[in-house]
Amino acid sequence: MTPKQVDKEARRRQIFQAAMELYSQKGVARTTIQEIAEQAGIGKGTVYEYFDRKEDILAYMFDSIQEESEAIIAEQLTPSMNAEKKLVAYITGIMSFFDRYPADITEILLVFWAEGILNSPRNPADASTQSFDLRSMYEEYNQIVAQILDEGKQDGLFRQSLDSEAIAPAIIGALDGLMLQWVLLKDQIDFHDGVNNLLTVVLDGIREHEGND
Amino acid sequence: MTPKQVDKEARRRQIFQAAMELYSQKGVARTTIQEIAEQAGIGKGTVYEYFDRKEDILAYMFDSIQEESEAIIAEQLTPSMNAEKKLVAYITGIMSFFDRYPADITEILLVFWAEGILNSPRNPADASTQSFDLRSMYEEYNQIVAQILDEGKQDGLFRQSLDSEAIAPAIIGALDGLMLQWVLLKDQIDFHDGVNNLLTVVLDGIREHEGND
Amino acid sequence: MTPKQVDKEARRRQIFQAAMELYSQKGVARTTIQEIAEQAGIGKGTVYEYFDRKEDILAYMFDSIQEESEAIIAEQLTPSMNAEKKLVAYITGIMSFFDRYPADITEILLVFWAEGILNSPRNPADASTQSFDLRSMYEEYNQIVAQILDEGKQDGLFRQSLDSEAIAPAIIGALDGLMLQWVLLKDQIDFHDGVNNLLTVVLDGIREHEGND
Amino acid sequence: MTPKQVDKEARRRQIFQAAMELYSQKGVARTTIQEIAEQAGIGKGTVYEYFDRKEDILAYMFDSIQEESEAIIAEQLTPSMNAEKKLVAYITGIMSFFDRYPADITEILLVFWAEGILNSPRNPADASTQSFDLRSMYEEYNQIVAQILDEGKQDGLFRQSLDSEAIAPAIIGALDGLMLQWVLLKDQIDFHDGVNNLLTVVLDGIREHEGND
DNA sequence: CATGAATGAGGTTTCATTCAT
DNA sequence: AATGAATGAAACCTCATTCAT
Repeated sequence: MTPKQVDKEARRRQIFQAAMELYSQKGVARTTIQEIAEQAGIGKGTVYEYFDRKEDILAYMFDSIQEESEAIIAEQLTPSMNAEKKLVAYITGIMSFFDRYPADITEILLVFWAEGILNSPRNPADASTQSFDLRSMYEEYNQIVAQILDEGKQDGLFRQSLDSEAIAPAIIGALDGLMLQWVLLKDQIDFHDGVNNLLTVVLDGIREHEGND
Repeated sequence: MTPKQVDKEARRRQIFQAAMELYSQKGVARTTIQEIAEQAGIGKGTVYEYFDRKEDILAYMFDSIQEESEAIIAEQLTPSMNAEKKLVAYITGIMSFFDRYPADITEILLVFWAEGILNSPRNPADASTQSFDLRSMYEEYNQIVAQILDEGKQDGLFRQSLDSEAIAPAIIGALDGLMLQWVLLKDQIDFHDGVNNLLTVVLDGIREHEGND
Repeated sequence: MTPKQVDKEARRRQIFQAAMELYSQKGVARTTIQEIAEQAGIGKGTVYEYFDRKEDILAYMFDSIQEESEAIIAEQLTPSMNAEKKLVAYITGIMSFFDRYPADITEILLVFWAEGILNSPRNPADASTQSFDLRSMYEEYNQIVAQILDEGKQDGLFRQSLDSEAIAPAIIGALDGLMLQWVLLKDQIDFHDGVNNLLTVVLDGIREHEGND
Repeated sequence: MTPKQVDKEARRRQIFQAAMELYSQKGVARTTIQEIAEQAGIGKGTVYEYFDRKEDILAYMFDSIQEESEAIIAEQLTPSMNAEKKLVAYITGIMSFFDRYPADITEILLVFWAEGILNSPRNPADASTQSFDLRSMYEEYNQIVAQILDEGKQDGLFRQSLDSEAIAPAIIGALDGLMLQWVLLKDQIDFHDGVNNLLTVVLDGIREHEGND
């Protein structure tokens, strides 16, 4: 009565994985559906059974990465931590995402980033029609970090003169920028080292201590 | 050298400007030669008198931005400055580039970045055939900043424990990441503010002072 | 003969009805097998259990309409009628077909016609491979009407000068053309009115009466 | 300065002619752009320089036929004619269109008709988005003929009992239906003969004469 | 029998690039 | 030098049909 039983979601992931492989090698625009199908070992038409349009594969990537990264980061944060621990945990969480994500996450992140930039609604009016949107992602990240910084200020851990709203994007941005360079210059840069050094500098820079202010 | 040559270069800039306008609005892949020609007020065939292939316009953008940014940054640096002043001057130079570059540099920088990422040779072997290459650009930037940091260490201005090679990309990366967020969240973030805050934190974090180490 | 056969035929009708619904709304070319299956509330593969190819559904429509219309028309004609009565009965039979055919016959007739035109063998050589063929249908209709006209001439009811072979297609054609307009301009035209008026004019035009010829 | 000079409208006609040739042979849906290009002796891309979408070629056909037929019919009508002459002139005009239109008009008219039917807005609401619309065409034709009939009634040429609004579509429809049969049964039917016979019958049927009403 | 997942031929459309004028 | 008409490779996407379950 019932036909071939297929795990639709598994199939989607299979196609998605194949697409990511190619996207990270040649970019989205230069990868064809035909190639994705071949990479996945299925027919061209089958791709369209699981993704209505080529663009949807990209959207799936955005959703997928965003979900997973948020989960991993959240996992590291515990409410009982003090602000400094939270900041370290947050940043460590991001690193841990890189370590744990299956294969080639770095190359994929470049695609995520590059396409995210190209596809970001330039004027907020278009934002609603956009399925993936770096803007809102960064807004969220900034908010979390700013909260941690504010918490640290209230607890007397961080300097009172700190402008949380201005520093938060700088910290998030520093991680992004570092990651970019790591991906581009893998042979010259060690990401963990870079992050740890950054963390030391930043913490020393924001920590309340005698002789400051 | 001949007047004709000057003419040719002016024409190239005209086409380039038109292309940038469109690239920053819709991305490179979604902009056609036809549209660039229209925007420049010339015929489609004429574009090909000045750029052999569509890709060359992008290469021109990379060269143009790289040259100009290097010039502006160099302009701010004087050998007689001490390391801290140099670091401030370097970062201020980058900001000053944004302020001075003609129109819409922010949008164009996103394109510069996104396309740079997409087009960066994934394996160093391809690097030679690549006309624009973020890798080498970052290598250069890192080297300059690392040198300044080393200088500061030698002069006793910066902590001896500083890992210049590891911190340099973090500082460059922080600027990039901040810029990205600024472009995406122009309405929420002030770039000058962000950079100044970052600078304060970083300098405080790397500066040699009592009670450290 | 076996109960299964009846079942099969019922299923065919079910699919056919679903197809007609859609064909009359969007045309044959723009209707997919998938949609027909959905409309019929069955699976896509099941459609192929009852019709080997998409085209066969159309063929079924032609057969079905032709059979039914012939039956209804024949029902109205009695050998004992005189020629004028027969002509009226014939035309009334066509109207009665419209009235009695299940739902939306008008829209379906447009499809019947349009596809019949498109699929009619342009050169008689192809006629044999064609499963449905407006040509032969019109030949038959013309013959019937021409016979009635001839009968009327022999009986002195219709003018002797009448060219039956030339007038018959004009009468059949007039009904077709009127029907087309009725379907397109339902809000402006009343089909029964139109047919009755046509009948009056034609009968007056062909009837033998003093002062003619 | 100026490139190759091309008569754009002539080119459009050339492509249009090629398309018509094929459309009349195999129908619109079964004719590909590739085939049209080959038939026209140009490249596939060139077709798109002159028609943005395949559908536009069909729209061009509708406009073209409608314009030309209206011009030819109008040419035959003179205000000074009496109603009967006008009716004859009108119908003769339609015949004359067939005779004068370049090549294969009959086959093309089938396409015109079939596609017109398939594409006619089923509910008047869609009418505005439709570039070709049999509805409005028939409305116009009906109006012209109804006016002639009314004129004839006023002048005492046609019966007072005539329902012009009901008879007009029947007359127009009769011509259409006759034409259809002629195209399908060219070997058995002579169109001119058919029209003339139809005209005789109709005129006899509507003409005011003793013994009527 | 019924089903819908899988398929690929085939169609439309875009667009970088060439080249005659 | 400037132009835009012409081109066809290449991409996306649709959908009739098959077939394993």
